[in-house]
Amino acid sequence: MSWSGRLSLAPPTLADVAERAGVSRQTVSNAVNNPELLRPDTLARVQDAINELGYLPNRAARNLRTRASHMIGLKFNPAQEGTANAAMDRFVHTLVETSGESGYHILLFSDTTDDPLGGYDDLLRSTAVDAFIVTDTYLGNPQAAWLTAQRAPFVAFGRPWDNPRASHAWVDVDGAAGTELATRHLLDKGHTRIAWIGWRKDSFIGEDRRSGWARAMHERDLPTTGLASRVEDTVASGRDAASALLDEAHPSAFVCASDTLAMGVLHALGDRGIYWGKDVAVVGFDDSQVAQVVPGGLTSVRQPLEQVAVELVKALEGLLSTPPVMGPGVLLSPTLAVRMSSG
Amino acid sequence: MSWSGRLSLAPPTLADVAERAGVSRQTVSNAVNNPELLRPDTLARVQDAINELGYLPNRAARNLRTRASHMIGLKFNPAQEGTANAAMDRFVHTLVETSGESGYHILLFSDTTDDPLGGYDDLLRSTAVDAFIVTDTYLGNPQAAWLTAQRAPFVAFGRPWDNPRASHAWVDVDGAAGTELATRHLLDKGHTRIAWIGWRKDSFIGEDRRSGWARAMHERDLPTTGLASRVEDTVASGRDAASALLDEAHPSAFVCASDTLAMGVLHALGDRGIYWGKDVAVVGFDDSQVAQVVPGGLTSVRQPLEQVAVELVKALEGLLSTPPVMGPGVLLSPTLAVRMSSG
DNA sequence: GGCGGCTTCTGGATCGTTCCAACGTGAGGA
DNA sequence: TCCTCACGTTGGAACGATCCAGAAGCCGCC
Repeated sequence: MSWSGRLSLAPPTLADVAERAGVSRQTVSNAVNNPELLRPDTLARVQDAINELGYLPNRAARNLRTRASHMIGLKFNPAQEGTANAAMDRFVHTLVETSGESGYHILLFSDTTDDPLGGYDDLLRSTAVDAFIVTDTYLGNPQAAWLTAQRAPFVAFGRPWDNPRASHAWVDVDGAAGTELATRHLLDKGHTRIAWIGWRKDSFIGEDRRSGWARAMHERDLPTTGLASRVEDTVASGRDAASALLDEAHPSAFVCASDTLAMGVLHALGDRGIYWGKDVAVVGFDDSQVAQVVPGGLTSVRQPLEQVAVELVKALEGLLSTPPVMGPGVLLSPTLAVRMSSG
Repeated sequence: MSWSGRLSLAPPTLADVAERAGVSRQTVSNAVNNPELLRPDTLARVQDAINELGYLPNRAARNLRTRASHMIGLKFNPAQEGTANAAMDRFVHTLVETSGESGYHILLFSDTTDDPLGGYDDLLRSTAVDAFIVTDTYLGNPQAAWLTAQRAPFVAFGRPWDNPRASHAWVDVDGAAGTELATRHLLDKGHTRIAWIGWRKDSFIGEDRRSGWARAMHERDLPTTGLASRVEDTVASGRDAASALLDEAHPSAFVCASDTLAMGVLHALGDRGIYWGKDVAVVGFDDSQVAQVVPGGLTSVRQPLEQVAVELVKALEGLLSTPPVMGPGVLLSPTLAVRMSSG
């Protein structure tokens, strides 16, 4: 039943329902928010009225009174053109669904200026959102510290690398475990000369992922010197790095910090007429769409983004409850999507 | 200057600013919303007070009074796994930026149920959003008709294919022009046997894109019979279709309705040891990340998604102004991103 | 029957903003 | 001097929900 068929344009209010049910406004409010306070027969009468009128609480009024917006702010960082990293998609979808089940909606914003704090401040001060989900926790990003100082509730996707004593809630994926998984997979296939192509040294995430590769190699007493390269996250860089490694270190397999770099390796192999998967194995990171549809398929470490979203919402619910409950950081394990590029 | 440094936890209100500036609340409100009503010296005094206190209007209160939320609802449809279609990303980013400049925020939602109207109704009735942007205008989707019946303001990304007399605002990309561009590009390269792989016949968008290919072919008096295939939008379907066409019609080039299908063609060519770009040319549709990073690069029709977002916001602004202004539908032209797969 | 104690329900106040009607002020004309 | 008029400014009411204190109803117990 919908109010849209009625003559009046305005949606029904609490008072309309109260009048129809023959009770006071407060009783209707209780029926909606604290049904257990009502006598069963009263509750039934009120709910009938609600259904007949198609009543739904006005969010603005509720927000004003409760000083909460039931919105969660998310800065939308688009994937860079020419890279394979469109993981945002899968993540955001689950985030929207999960938060919706908890009564929260996702509000997107972006920084128009170069200021990494752009957008956060305005939304917070205008009480447009109750909390934030912060995703870009790269080195030196001041968001976490700033939000903490503002006492703004937020949860981070990503560990506080540069401040181990940071007190905010976070959820992250164990990148080292992912590359270790990838490297072991290649070792089990019989490879011994496994190269690493990752990001520049100032990337905590890159170094973390690299450590997984190194750990798996050292575990089997295999050397890593001369087998690692650290470059920018572009296809061209990956291609150049792979080319240099092929010339100098003759690896039979590559583990990469991203699918973008892995695609660079495929380029380099293609340049030399080497078949990937058969002659040389390649593993990427992110299980992007590119990994899934490239001819043959690219083996790739898959982050449990759906699970990350669920954990983030869970943490936010704790943070926004009264009294606030703060769980410890959550570290999830990735899996490996095996395709032809690794045999 | 921020209020966060102050002792009181609550943000400053209009009344606080009014007191500090020595004027009434309404005058502050006017300073914010209708500055031209104030005498310059009063305006300056009020603005000083606003800056000193770091005042920003409370959105809930404003929304309640003005009966508007300044939010735009967008149903977030995630790309399917295993396809190359992650165009949402580029589109959403510009949408967030553009709408932000007009004072609107993007609210994401998703349908938890199978009901295509899921989510729309609740948001509308609870006055959580002022309008919607509808993106999935596939055949038989009742959203547009339903929203029209509810008198809910909305703008569609996609033409009202199944109802040419639909009265709502829309923005779309001329798919036929895109495939025509692609086909001409191949014709200019000397190809004459150019095949088409598209979607099943019940897809209006698919048939539109197909018509561009057919038009370009007929323009040069080239045959199209036996050169077209209509399948599902998966890599495997594209591969099978390409394989069959290669056997039966011996095309030297393919134009596809999506990058996903084009990747299927690349698979089929790879299976036969045919070099794409050199022996057989391939053009996709969407300029996805896959097209950009696949070895050699896939030539692809690029939709002006940024421009679409801008036009959508422009149309929404008209719709939400008083009185509402409804422009005609807007049809934008795609471009062609040429890469190695077409020579 | 009267009275505390518990549940259930009520009316008024409140959140922070904008709408509305009315008010004070100063310039200009009679 | 008085009146008109326009401009700038003001206080009260309203938006629709929830919080709060208290009233009404109901129970059993003395």
